[in-house]
Amino acid sequence: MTALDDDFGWTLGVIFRAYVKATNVAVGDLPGGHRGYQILTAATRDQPESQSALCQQLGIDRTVMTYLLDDLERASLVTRRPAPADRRTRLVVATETGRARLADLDRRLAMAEAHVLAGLAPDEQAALKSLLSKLAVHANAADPVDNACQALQDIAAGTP
Amino acid sequence: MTALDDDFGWTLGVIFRAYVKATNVAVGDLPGGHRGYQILTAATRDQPESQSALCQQLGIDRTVMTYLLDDLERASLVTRRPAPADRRTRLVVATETGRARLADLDRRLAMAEAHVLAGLAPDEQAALKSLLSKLAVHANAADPVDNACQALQDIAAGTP
DNA sequence: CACAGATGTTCTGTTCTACAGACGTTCTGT
DNA sequence: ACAGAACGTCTGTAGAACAGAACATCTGTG
Repeated sequence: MTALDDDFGWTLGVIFRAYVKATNVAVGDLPGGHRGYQILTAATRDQPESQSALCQQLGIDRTVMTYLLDDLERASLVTRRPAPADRRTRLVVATETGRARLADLDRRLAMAEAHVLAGLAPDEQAALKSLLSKLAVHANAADPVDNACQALQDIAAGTP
Repeated sequence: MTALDDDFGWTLGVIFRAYVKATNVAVGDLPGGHRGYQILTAATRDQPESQSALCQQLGIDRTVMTYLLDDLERASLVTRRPAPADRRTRLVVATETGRARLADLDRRLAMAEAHVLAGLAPDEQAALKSLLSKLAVHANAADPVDNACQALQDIAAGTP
């Protein structure tokens, strides 16, 4: 249809915006919007060992994480506890209220996700999610390396 | 690995951030970063009939588009011309400089894209791009409807 | 143990972007 | 001719990213 239909960045942006919009509707008044949901998920099921680990996992700046957690804590959904092993770090754990809220949010988010993916057949949806997951795990693992990586300089130069 | 590895929103966010980061490195000092590239692409190959059409296509707010185009125009990459048929609207056309710059940017962006997709095999990359394109075209077409759509209310209610 | 350096979190300030609203210009339908 | 709508711009507000400083705490070395 347009010149951008096959552009990887354009397609990614369109889908990401659609997802964020649908998700922010789905979570309602949850502090932090769609990121609040991800924080709650990680706090409930991943037992993050520190706030900074959470930041790296979710791609959120540490100064932003501070006030996102402030809001979630004010809503009694998570608590910050000093880690026994290292009192500099804070363990982020979901409260009972938070876990109950997450169960409800999971249902809503599944609907939002289905809405975004509605343009694909079920087997295509599964294939897309599988490919995205594989790529994301790889990209997330590679990310810390990227900053010092020669590849980015090649990209910047445009002439490898 | 983590509870979010299979979360559609998390994978999408990780990949989108990786793409934006790689792309913003690749375009260098281009005004508007990765969005400047998309505007330049659309202006060169799509002949957008108005700024607002461009906004809808790229998912950019109209007030943001104003100063993005200001910057691109200041860099002599595009020009705004009043449309002959409707003098309210502005035709956004790429200059000769802009088209030349775009040819160079295409090479750099291809490298950035390859870098982001490096975690997948070639046939998987093709499959992913195909699925994303199909879904994005659908989502983009459905987007204007969404605002008034019953689906979003169902999502918000959480109980269809 | 003492101490220098590193790390985790928070706070401050700046910048960029999104978004809502008002305005002037131009078009459309009656 | 006129009311209403659409397009682009400008203004102001809020959210978020980002860099840097400050504080508490840990680690390694002597």
